[in-house]
Formats: sequence, C-alpha cells, structure tokens
Amino acid sequence: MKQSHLFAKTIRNISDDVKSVSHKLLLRGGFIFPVSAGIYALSPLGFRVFEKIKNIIRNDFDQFEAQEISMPIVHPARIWKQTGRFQDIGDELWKIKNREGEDFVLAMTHEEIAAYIAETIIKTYKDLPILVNQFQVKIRDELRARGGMLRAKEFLMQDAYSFDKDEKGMDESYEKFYESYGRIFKNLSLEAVPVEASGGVMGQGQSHEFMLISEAGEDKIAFCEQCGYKANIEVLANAKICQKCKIELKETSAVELGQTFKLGLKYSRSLNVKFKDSNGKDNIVYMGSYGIGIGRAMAAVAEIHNDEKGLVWPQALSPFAAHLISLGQNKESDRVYTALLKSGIDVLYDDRLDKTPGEKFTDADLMGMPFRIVISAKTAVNKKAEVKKRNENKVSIVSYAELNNILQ
RNA sequence: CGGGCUAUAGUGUAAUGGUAGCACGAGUCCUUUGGGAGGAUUUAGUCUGAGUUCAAAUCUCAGUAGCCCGACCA
Repeated sequence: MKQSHLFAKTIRNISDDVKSVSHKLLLRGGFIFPVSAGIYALSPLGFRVFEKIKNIIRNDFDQFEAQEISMPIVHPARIWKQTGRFQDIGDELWKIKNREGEDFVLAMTHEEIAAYIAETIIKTYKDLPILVNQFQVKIRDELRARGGMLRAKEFLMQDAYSFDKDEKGMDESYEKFYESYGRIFKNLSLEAVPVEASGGVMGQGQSHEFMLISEAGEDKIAFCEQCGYKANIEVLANAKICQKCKIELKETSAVELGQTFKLGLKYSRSLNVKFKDSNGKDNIVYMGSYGIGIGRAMAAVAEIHNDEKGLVWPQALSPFAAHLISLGQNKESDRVYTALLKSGIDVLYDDRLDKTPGEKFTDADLMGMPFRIVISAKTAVNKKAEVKKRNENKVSIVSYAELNNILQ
C-alpha cells in the first residue's frame, strides 16, 4: 500500500481529553477514527490489526473444530423475553422498535440466538458436542465509554458457544476454550492471567476472566503472593484473605481481555434446547460461552507495546510486515516496492515526495511496523537497503536479496 | 443512574457586559530534503435554543455534548 493515498494519517494534536496511552497512540498513529462517544471506525491500519487478531484466534479454534458462523445483530425481543434478560438487564441492553412497534434488541451478546439456532440443529446425543464461534459486533449502551477502544459502546467480539450433553461434557468444552485462550493471548503478545470471576448477567456458573495487569484497566483483581490464587475482587466476600494461606490478598488493576462461562442449563432450558439420549429420553443441553473483545485486545497490545515515539507492533499483529521509506527519490524505491510485493511481502510504502525525512521517520515510528526499510539516493547507488527494527536502534545495510530473507 | 466540573477555530488558549485575538495544526506556493525544516499566503471559532440588556463568549434558564468520581459493566 502506498502511503501517499493511504486512508489514514498520523496526527500531531490530540485533545487533552484523551487519557489512556493506547487511545492516544491509536489515534495519533491513524488506526482509529472517533465517530461518537465509544464508537469508532477503523482505518486500513486498524482493520489489518483486527484481521491479524481474528486469524490468530481462528487458527487456534480450528485445532479443536470450533466452527465459524455468523449471527445477526438485530434480535427479536421475544427471544430475550424467554430467557428473562429483556427485563433483567438494565439500560445497557439497547432496545429498539420497528415500524410496527415491535420490540427488538441490539446484540450485546449472543447466548439467546446461539441457543435459539441450536434448538433447530440438535436432535440427538450423537449431535453433541458442538462448538461454534463468530466474530460479530456487540452493542452495549454503556453509561460511560472510556479509554477509547478499551471500553466502547459498539465493538467487535469473538464469541463462542458450546453445547454438550451433560455437565462433564460442558466441563471438557470449557477446558478446551480455557486452554485455547491461554495460547491465543500468548500469540497476541499479551500476558493474560486467568482469574476466578463472577458470571454477572450471564449466569451463576463457574467463570474465568483473562486479565492483563495494567494501570489502564478498570477491573481490580486480588491475588495471593504465596499460592498464586487470583480472583476478580467482585467475587470475593468482604474478607480479602486467601482461604488457603490465610494471608491478606494484594490488589491490582487489570484489563479484562476475555471471559469464559459455564452457563449450564440457564439458556437451553428457557429456550428448550433438548436432545434425545440413547434411551430416547429428552435431556436439556449444557452450554458454555467464551468471548474476547477484539478492539480491546488491540488497545491492550497498544497499551503494552509502545515507546515514547509511538506504537511497536509485535510482528504477528502488525498491519504491515514492513514500512518502506523513500528518501529523495522514488525511482529505486518503486522497484524495491514492486519486488517486495511480488515476493508476497505486505509492505506499507511511504512514497510521498513532499515530506521531509524527519516527518517520514516520525510517521513510521508512530505507526510502529516492526521493520523500517529506507531507500535513498545513497543506498540506490549500491543497490542496498537500510533496515532497522522498530524496537532497536541498530541500522543494517543489506542487499535486496537479504532484505527479502529478513522479511519473509 | 447519583455527585462534581466544563463547553471559544482541528488542538491548546486569551478576551472579567463594549472591535473575538494568539500559538500550533491544516491547505496552497516557493525554498528545503537523513528525525515533525524555513518563508509567504490562506483557512477556520464563541455547542443549541430561549431570556435579561442599548449591547452577551461573558449574566439567567433549558437542552445537548464532553470530562472526573461513584455505581454499573457477558
């Protein structure tokens, strides 16, 4: 992609109201556009990061056959009334009416719809277990959107649902996602720690949150320094004492990156999701649900991986493999760009002739691609390229062939 | 949703009832071209609606939006 026509620009000035590091850097680097409080659009840069995150999740889910589906965002209120959540959830659930005056809700989560659909698919114990996953927009009329993408009113979420014939099966499915989440966060370069959590409006079953310890977080977790026990403080009784070690628990702020729930029969019972067992007898399906906020994950990465100059994307998440910068000429850099594209390397090419070197370097630092390649009149003479890693100061001069190898 | 605060150009600010100004940004042109370069020039604002007043950015009321604290938050 040529930067001269990229649908994203870095910005110098941002409002003092922008407080969190990730929000600031994502805005300055041109990754997101604010549209309304807690509502954001993605530039090609932000969009590419989203795709990287989604693919990391997909690749892991493929290992245990969590099947990707897509569910709607507009739900008839009827289904939410059946599970009781139409009434139980407060104003955070966004309610709308159609022209006939019928009630609908905007998806804040998809347990209802997943169960509603599963009811038509699941007939016999032979159909189970089933794991489904989707990446879909969630809409929550939050009282207070905060921290940019860390807490938005509309956000993309990976949400998966498991259907099993009994509690043991549910526990096994839960374990699969629990393990998977551990791997996924590692691949996202996020050190997430699982903690005991409350089910909240989802249900009362066992639940874990995957927490990134960070000042930017809104959650508080408690942990025992001796045995390593960790929990969201909302699940603790008044006594903030480790049950096992009898010592006081320490507290820290954290960002909730994902959460897993054992839903049990809560949704399947009210939506009548049944199957016949080997005796031909009706049983209720056990469900679980598992979610990761994609935008929040991107913000969390930005929150952690940066320096005073801007973002420093881990290679696996970077919108482009490299940032190619032309200085003083475009003739030779055009050739290098074309060659890199031909080799299948995804590169952002700063071909702007009216920008000074300083501005180009500053932009490259703000945007944070892992490799910066400079082609100038100086390097062109020798048919070499300058390569610098975003997180190092060292600059190497390499041949075009070597360049290809480094970026492959 | 409770409490507090704020609203002047894209951003940051000034004008304390009497001419809306400055800096940065952004646009154009020229010069410059290895770390947001220099010059010239242009652009753009009193959140909305009522009210008080000869006169309102300034005072009053309402609305809207944003920020902070709390509550809430699969």
